Formats: sequence, structure tokens, C-alpha cells
Amino acid sequence: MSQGSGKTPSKRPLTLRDVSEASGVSEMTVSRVLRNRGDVSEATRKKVLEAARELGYVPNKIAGALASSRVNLVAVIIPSMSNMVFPEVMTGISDVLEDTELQPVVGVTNYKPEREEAVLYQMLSWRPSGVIIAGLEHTEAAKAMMGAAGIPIVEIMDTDGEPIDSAVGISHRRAGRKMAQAIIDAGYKRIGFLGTKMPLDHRARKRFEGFTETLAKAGLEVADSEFYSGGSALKKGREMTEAILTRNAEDPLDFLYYSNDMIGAGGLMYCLDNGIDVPGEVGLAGFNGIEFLDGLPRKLATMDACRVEIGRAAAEIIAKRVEEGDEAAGEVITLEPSLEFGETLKRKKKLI
Amino acid sequence: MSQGSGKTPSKRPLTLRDVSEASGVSEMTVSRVLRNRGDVSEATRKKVLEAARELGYVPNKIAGALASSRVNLVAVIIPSMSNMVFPEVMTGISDVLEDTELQPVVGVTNYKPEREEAVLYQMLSWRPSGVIIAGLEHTEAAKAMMGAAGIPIVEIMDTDGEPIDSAVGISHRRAGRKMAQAIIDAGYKRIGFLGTKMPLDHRARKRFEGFTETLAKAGLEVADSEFYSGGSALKKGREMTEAILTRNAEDPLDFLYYSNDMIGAGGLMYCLDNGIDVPGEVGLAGFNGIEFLDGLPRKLATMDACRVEIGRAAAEIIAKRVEEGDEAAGEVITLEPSLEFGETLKRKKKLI
DNA sequence: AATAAAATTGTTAGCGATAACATATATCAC
DNA sequence: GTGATATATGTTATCGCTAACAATTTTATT
Repeated sequence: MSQGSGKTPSKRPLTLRDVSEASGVSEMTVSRVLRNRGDVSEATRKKVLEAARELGYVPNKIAGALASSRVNLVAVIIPSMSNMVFPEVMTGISDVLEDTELQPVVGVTNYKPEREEAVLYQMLSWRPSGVIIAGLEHTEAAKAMMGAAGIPIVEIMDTDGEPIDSAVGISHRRAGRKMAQAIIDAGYKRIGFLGTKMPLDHRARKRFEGFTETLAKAGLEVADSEFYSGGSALKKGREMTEAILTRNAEDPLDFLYYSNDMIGAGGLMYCLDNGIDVPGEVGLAGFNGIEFLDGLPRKLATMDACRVEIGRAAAEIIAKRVEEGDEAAGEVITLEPSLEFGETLKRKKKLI
Repeated sequence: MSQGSGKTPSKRPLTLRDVSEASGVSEMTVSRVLRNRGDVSEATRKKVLEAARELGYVPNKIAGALASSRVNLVAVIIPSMSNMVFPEVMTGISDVLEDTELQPVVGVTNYKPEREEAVLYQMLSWRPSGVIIAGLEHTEAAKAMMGAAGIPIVEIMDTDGEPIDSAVGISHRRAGRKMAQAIIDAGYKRIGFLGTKMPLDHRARKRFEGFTETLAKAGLEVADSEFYSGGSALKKGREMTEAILTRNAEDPLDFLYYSNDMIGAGGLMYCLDNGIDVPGEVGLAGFNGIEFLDGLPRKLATMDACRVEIGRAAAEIIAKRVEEGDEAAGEVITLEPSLEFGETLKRKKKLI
């Protein structure tokens, strides 16, 4: 009743031996058939496959991995699953790994370094073939583990720093600078910044640093800022926008730079709801380039973070090194995020 | 240089034996220390821990799992990561499993049954302690595998059907009926439906079935419908809304039921942008209760799908059965989704 | 037909840990 | 101090599979 389709109502879990006995060949041959390795005659292959199917046998990779010391798992360690950016990175990773024997296994750290360390330890204890991990900032212990693991490590999202091994990402400092330059060029002067509380979001922090740095060169600075954590980002975006605009009513802000598109979208909606002229009275820009923006009443200016591409590239590095060995260790790929002006950031006024 | 903090610049991967030698006790004792099992004197415990840390030893769970035939993994198989609903389910699962030894491992099927079967096979080959899988519809082979796996299986999201073992979810038929009733009560008559192409989205299909069924009882039917697949859901929502409203301009629709909140939000924005009175001229409702809605200009009516709660309950079932054995097999938990009227669905006009 | 080369199958010895049992050392009652 | 109970540690035998090599059968070559 409880057993699938097989005839054996046994309790003991099935092993290669069962299939071997059922098909009258050695365990080794069964193993070969099931893995498509080595030469096996068509006749026995069919016999074995039939028996395995009949019994409902599922190979035990635990044993297989131990015996062969090959584990087709790639550890993917990311801070969060719920913010729309990592799912896209995952898409890129999955796309590439689907064509290989490798399989991604995801761990989530919630932006906590100590959690990252624990997750990494857990993951490494399964002896994966490679690690893809977000960010360049890790605890010392985590760095040590990755350094000693003897497998390809790819740090993603960010290339502003020293990778342990390989890295794929964008320069968030540069992204911040680039956006600042576009804002300056468009003639905005009184600029507000809205973002997450950043102690642990290093990439947001770096963007902010690049941003202020370029403003400074133009003799400008961030006039005011607003931070949040948790909650509905869209709503927070609204609320923060209202707060920051109200607070600066006397000497009004003319641009708001958001650390992500979701709060930016909230801000945009607030402005539209309140009859604020965007981008004339106030310009807006976010960060990430999420697909979502396409549906907004007005297209928010943003900078694409190349998420899918980062995932793809990272997975390709792992796949290649698993396949061909570690000659290419230490590769760093810096992608160039593209600025999308959308309809909330004026174009450069004029040259000269 | 490449080795973390250890002194051994070796190439060979570390094993218990290395720690054993470094600390001068048997492998078994090291194993006991590292797992906090059995009595070990404080002195040796410290010695061993020190040696392990020094070497940068990470236990090999592959070997451990094989020897103990205990694998602290829970396979979680879901159709998609990118639609905001499963990340929340994952949150619920993680919350619960964090307090146990169990660890979730996610597989994504992209709504393809054959992909689901393959993912399941992969997962089962790691001999997880349990499976949490979305939906009640699976290939015959998949059902057979789960039936024969001898581990707790929890099918989530949906309870309209026959579970293999346990199930946690809501009745989507009932959710559809409930929404239909609210719409009828509010006095809407010309109702449009907008959703994904549904051949494989069984839950959307069931909601639709329940919906039409209840309409039928009130002598109503879905006046027109519109389907999409892929792309920015928000944008699609806009486009479809425009299309369906335009198409029915002569005999205008007065309600639009969307199969998810994201396209509903798009529709809402379209209506607001075009000066359509919501909910007077046209009422709107979505499905899911995503947090996101809080930030919209007007709160969309929706029905909460209890996502986090489903995740929690499913994880609890697994955890309990891993802990206490399989007496409680076959448990089915049906949660009751709550209708949220928001500001896009008129309340019941009056009784009688 | 005889021998070499290729294709197919089998045998043996681990992979690195843990369960179960065995042994040694410490603690205790009397 | 002696035997007994508890605490700490060590030994041995797997766990289910695969690498590496051995043995056998088939096919090709001359």
C-alpha cells in the first residue's frame, strides 16, 4: 500500500545490491549503468534500468560522493531571498548549472556575518565542488575556511576589494559615482539620500561612498538623508520620501537618490500622488534595474546591477574549474552597470 | 599563503585522523567532541577543539551521514523563486528549522512536472530527512518515489486533493468561492478575470473553478478574461487591464479579479492613471496578500494565502516527525485565508 | 586459427565518519 | 583497601558506493 510500484514490500531501504540481484549482474555494473560510465552492453543496460525502475531504486549519493570524493553541489550563499535581487542571481546560476552535473544549494545569511560563517561551515561540511558567495566582506574565520577549502570560490555582486579567489560583480563605488555624475550633469543641486541602515549592507555603503565622493568633487554634498530597516519597502519609500521632503520644505531638495528600486518606486508614487513634478521639481533614481519598474506609471531612473549576468558568470567560472582544473583561479570579472535614465532623471543639460 | 590559519600547508584534505593525531586522542573521541555526544572530559574537549580550530578542520558530513544514516536535510521543492510567494514560504520554513538540526535545501521546478520529478529524484538521492513540496499534483513516478521514500512528505499550499502523506495549505477552490461571494455581495455583475495561463498552475486553476462555481450559483458568469505568461507582472497587469476594459467598452465590466496581486497592482495603477473610479466604477481584487500592497496608492483587495504560516506548519510537521517518529503521519492542516477588502472592493451593500 | 586489441564484467579495497561494544580510569560506598 | 558503579576513551565493523585493477568475453587482424 505504501510502497510505490515495486513488488517488494520490504522495510529496508534499497541499495545497489538489490538492483544487482534483481538484474543478475554485479553491483559495479549496476553502478556503471546508473551513472552512464564505462562501457556496458546495451542488453545489460536495459536489464539493469528495468530492474532499477521496477524496484523504484534511487541511488544514494551520500555513499557515492564518499566513495568518489566528488560532490556535484555548488554552495550559493546569499544574504536574502526576499528582495528580488538574489532570485535573479539564482536564475543566472541555475541557467548555467542546468547544463552541467552541478546543482546549486542555497544558504541564506540575513546579512549577518556570524550567520554567514555558520552557513558556510554547514555548506563546506558537505564538501561542495565550489562556493558562490555574495560580497567580499566576511569574518576572518569564514575567509580562512574558504581559503583552505581547496575548491573554487567566487565572490559575487561586488568587486571593490580583495577577493579570496575569483570574483564577479560590479564596482558599487563606481556605480555611485556614475549616478552622482549624471545627477550633477542634469543640474540638480540639493540632493537627498534614502536607503537602508547600512552597517552590514556593504554594497549600499560603497555606492553611497562613491556617490558622496563625486558630489564632493563638484562642490556638492548630500543635503539630507533618511534610513529604514524592515517592512514593506514600497511603503517605506513613500514614508521616507514624505518625511525628507517635508523636513526640507524651506530649502527644498531637488533630487532623491534611493539605495534600491523598491523604495524608489515608493517615493515615485508618493511624488505622483502629491502632484510633485518629476523629474522637474524633484528628480529620482534608484538602484538595481528590477523588472518591476516597467509597470510603474513613470519609469524610474536606475542602474542595472547585472544580476542575472553575475549569476551566469559566477556559475560558469565554477563549472569551468570543476571541468578543467584550477588553472584559471583568481579570475575577476567586473561588469559595467548601465545607467537607465528612465523618466525621473533629466538628461544632461548641454555640453560645455 | 593559501592555507587559512593552520600550520599545515598540506594538500590532502583534512580528516578526523588529522585532528586525532594533532590532539593525541582517538578519532572516536574527536568525533564525540565535535558532535557534543557522549561524555568527554573538559580537558580533552578543549584539547580537541583547539586542535580542530588550529587545523581549520571542517567535518565531512558525507561520511558522517553514511555512517549514521542520518541526514539533517529537508528537501524543499517549489515551482519558482521569483514570484514573492515562495520566498515567504521559505521564511516560515527557515524560522522553524533554525531551532532544529535540520536544514532546508531548495529545488526549483519552474512549474514543469518533469522538472519536478527530476529535482525530486536528485533530492531523494541525498536521503533527506523529509520533503516539503508544493502542490498536490505530481507525476506518477514522483508520487511513487515519495511514497516509497520512507520519510515524512508534506505537500504545501493546497489542500484540494489527496495528499501522499501530510499536507498544509488552503483550499484554493474555497478561496475562489469566497472571493466570488464577496464580489456578488458587493453588487458587482459584469466580472472579468485576469490571470496566468493556467494549464500547470493548478492552484490558480482551482481558484478560478471555485470562483466561477459560486458566480454560477448567483446566476453570474465571468464576462471576459485575459491571460498572460512571463514578463513583468506589473506591466502585464496594466496591459491586460487596458485590453479587457477596452474590449468591453460597450457593456463595461464592473469588476476585475486577478489571479495574483502583482498583476492586480498593475491593473490598479492603470485604473488610477486613467481616472477610473475604483471601486465605484470598477472593483478590483487580487490574491496572495503580499506585503508590497501596503505601498500602493490604494490598497488592493486580496486574500491572504497564509504563506509564512504554511511554511512554519510544514516545517513543524517534519521536525516533529523526525524527532518523535511517524505516528502523526498523514496529518492535514487546512488554513483559512482571510479576505482583505482593502480599498478596491466595496463592502456588502446591506443585508436583505 | 592464433594472437592481439577492444569491449564487457567482476573483485577488492577503501572513502571518512559513526554505532556498538570493549576497555581503562576515576569515583564511591563500606 | 576492595569491589562496584560511573565516566572516559579506544576498537572494530560497517554505511553504500566507486576507483583501480583483474578477469573474462568478444571482435578484429593477419
